[in-house]
Amino acid sequence: MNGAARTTAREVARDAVRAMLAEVALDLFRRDGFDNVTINHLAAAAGVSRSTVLRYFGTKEDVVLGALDAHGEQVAVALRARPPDENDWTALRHALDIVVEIYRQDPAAALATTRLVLATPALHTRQWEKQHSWRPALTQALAERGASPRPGAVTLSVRAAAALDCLNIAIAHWAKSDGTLNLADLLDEAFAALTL
Amino acid sequence: MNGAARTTAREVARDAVRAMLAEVALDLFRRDGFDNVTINHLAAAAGVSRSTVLRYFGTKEDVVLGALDAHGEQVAVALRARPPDENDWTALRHALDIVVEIYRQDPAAALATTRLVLATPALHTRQWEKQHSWRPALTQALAERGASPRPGAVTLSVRAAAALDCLNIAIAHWAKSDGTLNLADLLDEAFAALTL
DNA sequence: GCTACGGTGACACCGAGTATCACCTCCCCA
DNA sequence: TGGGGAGGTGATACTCGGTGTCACCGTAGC
Repeated sequence: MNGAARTTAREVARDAVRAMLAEVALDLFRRDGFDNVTINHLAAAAGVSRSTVLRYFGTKEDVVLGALDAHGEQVAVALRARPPDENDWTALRHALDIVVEIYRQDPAAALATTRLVLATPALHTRQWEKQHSWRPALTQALAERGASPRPGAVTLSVRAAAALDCLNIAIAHWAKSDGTLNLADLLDEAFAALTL
Repeated sequence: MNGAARTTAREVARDAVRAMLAEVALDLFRRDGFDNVTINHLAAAAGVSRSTVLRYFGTKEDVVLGALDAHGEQVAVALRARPPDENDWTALRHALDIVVEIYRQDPAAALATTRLVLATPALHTRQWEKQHSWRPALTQALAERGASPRPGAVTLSVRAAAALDCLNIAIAHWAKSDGTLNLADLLDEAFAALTL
């Protein structure tokens, strides 16, 4: 069998190289600015070829934002796990605690990366693209929960989208405070903004 | 004198060329797909040089989305013009009628462009970037209105962001219905999704 | 030991976007 | 009316991100 969960030596090596590349890249990006570091620089600094960098990360942005892809599915799973009697907005708020927890585990790294993303239009944009791709999954998860007469697609999409905006705005303010404010509190404040 | 409002012959010519380029481009994009039309193709089809195309529109995306820049400021102005006793959410909804009206004036063109944008990741992304740049102005407009104890920046930012999401989702569903549904109604439905 | 396969590097290539230069046209002023 | 300046255009060269291809090399498996 040894299906998808099997970790071969090759896969271990791949992950190690990938992590090394990302680390070298983050150092360079933070020091010189994302736009001033070419893929050639990065490859030279990491001791690999340009081809290899592009093979590990499809785009330059994904060197920074590669980890983001997994979060969307995690949030959708968390959303499905919320009690059915919870209203959509409360359920979304709690589902996003997954992300808050990720930030809480390594605030320094999260802060550095967040600053880099917010300071770099290309990264900011790519981050939105990734989060935008979460929306259908969140909308679907909302559609499958709670009382029988569910709202229409427009309503559920808006709620999912607004929740993601709350997350981003809370994170942006958290970064602006140099991580001194509490991210969960900021997220609560953001969510409260739409309970009119 | 003859300040910013003066329209010289040169400016008229510039606008005419710009409009011609955009028209030729839209035809090509819709026929062959945005990604399959290079700037060289476009320039040849319009009978100008590549340099000229790039000079009129800084990027290929802006050939399609050039008109979008003006909308943001219009919405912000409309928002400031709403009665002070209106709550933020209602005021935002009415401010967006400016955009609804633009769509209502030429539904066929709006529908074609919207379809193109939704079908082209690069355009969709660039559209978000432009709309995202409206947010500070909208947040500022919100901060200047209504009762004295105004909410914090997080709250106002979230409201502005959510309103833009409502607009986009309403427009997307309107396009999906081939323009048969009423955009204003869809926008109402979207806004209602967040009155919990 | 031989072979087949995955990872790598080294190209060549394309297209977007930037910068620069020469030319040309039109307008203004002498 | 002739000259000069300014703005628009085309041509060219360049950088860089991203794709595709090919040959090489190590390792795993027979």
